[in-house]
Amino acid sequence: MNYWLVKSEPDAYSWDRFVREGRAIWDGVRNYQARNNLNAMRKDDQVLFYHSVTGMAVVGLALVDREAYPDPTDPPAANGKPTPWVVVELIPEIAFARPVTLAQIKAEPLLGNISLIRQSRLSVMPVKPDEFELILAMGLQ
DNA sequence: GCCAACGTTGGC
DNA sequence: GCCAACGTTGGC
Repeated sequence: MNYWLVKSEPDAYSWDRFVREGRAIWDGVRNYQARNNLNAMRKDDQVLFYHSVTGMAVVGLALVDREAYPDPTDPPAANGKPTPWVVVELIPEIAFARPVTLAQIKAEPLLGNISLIRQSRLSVMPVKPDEFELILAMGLQ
């Protein structure tokens, strides 16, 4: 079991819409490190859903329902080379009773090394098991 | 609105 | 291969 965090600006794609639609095709990732993380996701891995920019909080928990496959929003160019970009499919699992804010995360010494802080621009990142358990406990309390 | 971080592009 | 210029992300 692996743990991850994905970011979305709520103005572009919100947790509420994710819940309403019941599934998300996580497309549009165009960063190689984030792409590598998508490729490493396995079915039923747990994924923290973070609202960036106007939310700045982890708002819920999702599950990987389908592992990586080629991103249909980036079709092969005329040269016939397949796209290097991939998507995964996520389904919502639990909405946090109390969204865990970036400020809370920064204030928690046990989360001092979390990628969310150390690599602030990465949009798909691994989360350590202890970091995951702590954020989940904070969100569900 | 500004800026730090950082990835990409293109000239050399 | 180096690096300046530039674009994007995302927090403040």
